[in-house]
Amino acid sequence: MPASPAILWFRQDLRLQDNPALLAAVARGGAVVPVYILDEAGEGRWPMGGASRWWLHHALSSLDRDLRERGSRLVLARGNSGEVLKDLVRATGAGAVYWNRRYEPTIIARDKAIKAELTAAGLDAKSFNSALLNEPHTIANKAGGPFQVFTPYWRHCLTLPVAAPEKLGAGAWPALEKCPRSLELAELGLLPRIKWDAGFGEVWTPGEAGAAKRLKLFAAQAMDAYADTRNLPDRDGTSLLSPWLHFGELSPRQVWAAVAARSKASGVFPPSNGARFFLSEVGWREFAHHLLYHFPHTPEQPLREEFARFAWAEDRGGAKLAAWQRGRTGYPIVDAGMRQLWNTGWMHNRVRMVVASFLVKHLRLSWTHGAAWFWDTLVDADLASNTLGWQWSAGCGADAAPYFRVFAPVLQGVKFDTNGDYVRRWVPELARLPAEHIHAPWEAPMHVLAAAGVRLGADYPHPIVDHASARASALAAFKQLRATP
DNA sequence: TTTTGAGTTGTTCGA
DNA sequence: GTCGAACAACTCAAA
Repeated sequence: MPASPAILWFRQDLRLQDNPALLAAVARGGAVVPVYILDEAGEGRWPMGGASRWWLHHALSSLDRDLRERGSRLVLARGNSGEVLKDLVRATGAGAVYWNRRYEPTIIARDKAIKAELTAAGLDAKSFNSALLNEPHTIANKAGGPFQVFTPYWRHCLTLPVAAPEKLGAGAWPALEKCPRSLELAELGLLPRIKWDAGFGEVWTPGEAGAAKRLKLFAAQAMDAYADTRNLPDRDGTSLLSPWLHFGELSPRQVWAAVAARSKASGVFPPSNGARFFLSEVGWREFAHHLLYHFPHTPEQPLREEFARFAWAEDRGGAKLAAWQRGRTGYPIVDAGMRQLWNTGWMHNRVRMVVASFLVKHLRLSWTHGAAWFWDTLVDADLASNTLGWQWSAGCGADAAPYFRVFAPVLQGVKFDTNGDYVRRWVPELARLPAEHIHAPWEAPMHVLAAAGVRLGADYPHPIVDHASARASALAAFKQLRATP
């Protein structure tokens, strides 16, 4: 008698290669029923943002194509995950439900309940690790607690083995006699009604093949110079792999293997200083999941409790926040970043730090506003990384930036976008300004502005805050937080 | 237990 | 123009 069908519940693991749950489902020897469930209510306070939904749409489309090449196809459903799975078990006669784990607190609780219910109903319900080199519950410091400082965390992780990616064999798996009903992809309603996504398709190729291609290109062309070029926003110097990693179209083990493959010739690992820095960024992704798992309140609450009573500034009518969101702060590097984000669903890492520091320190608006905006606009929005990044910037998180670290937007522009090409690309109204004035147009002589066709206050805003005074009041406010017991 | 060393990404000031 | 110090203690990790 052939094995009963297995349901493979796809979530943030939208790939066929190196997918432990899928391999386990295939290994049972029966039909595999791959399903994706859009469960908006199940995401709790963090339903997917608009940019992520765009990515997901195309990732599902790609996954379905890949499955069809194997004579299968992706079943799409919408609604409560547990209910959909139970329906699907009834419709297919499945004996097993397998999936890969996620680490958001709401999802952990939901999945635990689903596993218990399926198990009680006599099903083989199993979950696997596909998203991390090391899952949070497997890592502890010598005192048995979670790490809260990155360097010792990562040093510890570097002593642990990293398994090689697992290959899925070429063959098709047995077909189901009766195919379960599936929604059409369009019925999930993931694409925006208002066409703000025009620029996305030019930049991104969601899907497993796009991920593999990008990884290969990065490893070959940019990784060894990463230590330096990763900070230059007008260059293709970062990996750009974050959205694929978030949706699991790529696994960190595959990334690790690609780096290791470049060590073959020399025998030295990591193969270059750039590669070492790059791997530590993978480490930050791991650390973010570690922290989210052990401190599940941090998407909403500061890790350092004293920050709960920090005096964030008033923003009547939300004018400052809106100027920041729309890239109308009057600081070119900040505005370039915010517009790159809006147009492409992504922002260069260096510029993320600059705009985050600007929101939190210059405007003194709560990091939660920034986290919410990034959540909605980033294609790589990830609850763990987003939370860590914003709390780090605000100084209220683990291993956080010291309060006196206030990024100077002009200086950052001059240092990392020296010739101004990044600003020219995303703030076209300043494109004709010479490099020496492009990061501080308000300091440019009248004739230079006129020659570049820039009327400050009309074509491009005056700075909404003065750097020196904003810096001074930020330092005072953050210092006061430490002074009061 | 106590001690020690160390800690992603910066800016400004003054010598 | 360049360089080092100050910013401010504090917490964490490990010996």
